[in-house]
Amino acid sequence: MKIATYNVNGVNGRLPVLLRWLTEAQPDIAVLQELKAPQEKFPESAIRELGYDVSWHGQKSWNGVAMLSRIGDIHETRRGLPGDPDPTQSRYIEGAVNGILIAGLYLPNGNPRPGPKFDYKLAWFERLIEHAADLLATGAPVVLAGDFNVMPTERDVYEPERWVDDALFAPEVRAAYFRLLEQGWTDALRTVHPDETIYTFWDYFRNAYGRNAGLRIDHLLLSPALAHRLVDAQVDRHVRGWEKSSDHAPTWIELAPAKPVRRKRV
DNA sequence: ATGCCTAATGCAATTAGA
Repeated sequence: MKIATYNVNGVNGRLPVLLRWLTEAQPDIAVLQELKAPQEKFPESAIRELGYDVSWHGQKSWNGVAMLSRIGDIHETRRGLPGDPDPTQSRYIEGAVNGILIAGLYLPNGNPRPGPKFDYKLAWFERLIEHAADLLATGAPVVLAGDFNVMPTERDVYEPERWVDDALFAPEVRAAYFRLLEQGWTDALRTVHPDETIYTFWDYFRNAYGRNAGLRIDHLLLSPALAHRLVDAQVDRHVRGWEKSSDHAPTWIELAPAKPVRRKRV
């Protein structure tokens, strides 16, 4: 089962790129961020035509998250984090698909730091950590996937020294990320590629993609009930080179099929 | 410290992204 996350940076402006990638990559489940479209302007029919069920939470101009599935209907379990300090921002969608609980999230950018946006980022992160603990406590197979706007380590930044005061790399943000991981989540990309330089984002400035001046900020975290099924994790970095591309690249994992449930012999 | 680029809004220039 292939599960992907992709910050599309405008679902309508990037629709040809999104449809091309879906057709090529064939993810079973995908979460999208930065739709930048109000609820009624989401390209529902174009996505359904590719065989996907879809659920989304739009917002005018900014944010917006969606979930796609071609392996069964999405049973949405929530939109918005419990206790979100600003529930007008569409940043979280969660649903059950084919026996797995998927959370699609778009953590606030938080710049400039310090400031109210940075405070919001930290507050949102704390709400996510609390909710993630509740999800783990259920023992269910869960994937937390999305644009976390955090580079966890120096290996995840092309020039770490330039980013130390930035909201994506600040010590307190990285600490929050590791507090989340320490609950028992597995960072899928880093687990499959422990020593590689892997980026998921290259900004539009200064030919960042051409120079491979990137960041690893899109993550897929697996609950213990899923971690043993991880067989691959990759970034479709070539998509970043397409005409009219997002500044992020699609990032995905492959999970082995669940073992059949053993029944006790009577 | 800011621009470099890009989208949305809405029709010029601002806000936001990271």
